[in-house]
Amino acid sequence: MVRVRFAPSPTGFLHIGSARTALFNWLFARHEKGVFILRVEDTDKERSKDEFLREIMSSLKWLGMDWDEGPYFQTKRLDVYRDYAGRLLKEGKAYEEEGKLGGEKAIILKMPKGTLTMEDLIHGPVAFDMSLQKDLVLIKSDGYPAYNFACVVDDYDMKITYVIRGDDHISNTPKQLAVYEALGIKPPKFAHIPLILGTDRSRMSKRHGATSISDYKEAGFLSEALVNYISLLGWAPTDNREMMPLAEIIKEFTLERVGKTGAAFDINKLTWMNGEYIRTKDAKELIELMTPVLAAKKDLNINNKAKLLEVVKLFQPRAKTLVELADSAVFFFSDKVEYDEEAVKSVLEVEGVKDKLKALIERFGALETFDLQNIEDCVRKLATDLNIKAADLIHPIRVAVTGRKVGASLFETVVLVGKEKTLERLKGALDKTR
RNA sequence: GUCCCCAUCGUCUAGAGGCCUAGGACAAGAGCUUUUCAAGCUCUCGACCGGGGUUCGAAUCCCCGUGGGGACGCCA
Repeated sequence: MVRVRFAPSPTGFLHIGSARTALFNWLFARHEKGVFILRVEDTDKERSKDEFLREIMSSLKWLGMDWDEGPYFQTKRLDVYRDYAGRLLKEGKAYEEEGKLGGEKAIILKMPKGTLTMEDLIHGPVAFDMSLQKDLVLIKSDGYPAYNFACVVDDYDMKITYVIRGDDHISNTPKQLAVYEALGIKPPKFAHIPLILGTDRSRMSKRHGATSISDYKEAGFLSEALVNYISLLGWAPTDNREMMPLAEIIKEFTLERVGKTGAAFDINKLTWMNGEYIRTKDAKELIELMTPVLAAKKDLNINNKAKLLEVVKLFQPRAKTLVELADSAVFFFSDKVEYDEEAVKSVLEVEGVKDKLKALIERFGALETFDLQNIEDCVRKLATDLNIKAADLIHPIRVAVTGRKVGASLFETVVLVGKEKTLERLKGALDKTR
């Protein structure tokens, strides 16, 4: 039975790199019909915080990664680590040393000499010269286990069969191998996956911009898009497909197809993929997903759910994030229009626009039914009568009614804004025209 | 500095000795469409780090350089 674990320490928000490590573990577990375990490595007294743990768990859930066991907490297993350490002490494989952190003595492992080898599933055999290793702290003098010790004890106790973790842990492996050897137990299989890099090819960190999963959620990315994109960083299916539903990714995911090279995180491609996912979504679902974004907007009075649905349908094909989609709804539901300066200058403040809008106001006002067909006919007829292109009316109308130069199809937009508001805005825009 | 890992278009990648005049996707550029933007469609630009081997044949195997990254905590 395959058993894997994701073992975050609650000292910060779920980082995109950690999320990718979690994902590969999870995908592997699901592909192999194994067990995915969540373990909380909270042995850093100072930096561990409950709020971080809550954020990490909710981010995992948001991404769709459910765990079969846990969360297990290392701070609740202190006696277990002490037992194992005591054994090594008794056997003369470890020794005690005066504490640096507190009253207690630290327990330290004597490093074996010679060479230890790990058979990495991604990298192949990696040999370590143990004479280069310093003795290893097992139990810190605050009584808590050190990372490399707790990790080994837990992986053994929890019967972990595959340790899938970031490349940066390769250098921890000889230390852990030494612990396995001292304890006389068999290590699991190791798979060290490549790191996610920033655009400058160094390890992705805050200075590269948004790094936590929450950041991306807030920026309006869909979890499906994020998972799909992240899965492709260091892994590709046999046919090199990119847009893949989760079930397909699980089906195709194997460690053999995980690469060795660090992958730079490309927000451009994520954004593109997010747009693709938005296009495949049901409009009603998008509204639900946008609720928090919409709620955060002031001056927005969304009293008409049916109208919101139409608005979403209208902008769904062109939005790349939920935030963008929510933004495009603003001028439908707000009393005031925010005019884009550049748009006003280049489209409204043009000789002759005033007369065009006046004529439009008159003809729109005379329309019995303010529907798509009538509006389009009306605008095109006026263009013919004035001997100008329809575009010369369409663009000023768009800016006058929406405040923006770009947007969805104008006629559909105007229908949704409604006759009353459209006329009001056309009139209101007159003083911006020439 | 020491140890370890890595090396195909700007980016993500396909490629397991001949199918490679190296394929796809994002980005970029051009065009079509047109009511702007987005989408869509068509096209263009664009890479095997260098040098030695091995082989009839190397992006693929080996060695050496070079470049990049990571790790060197009583942090995890």
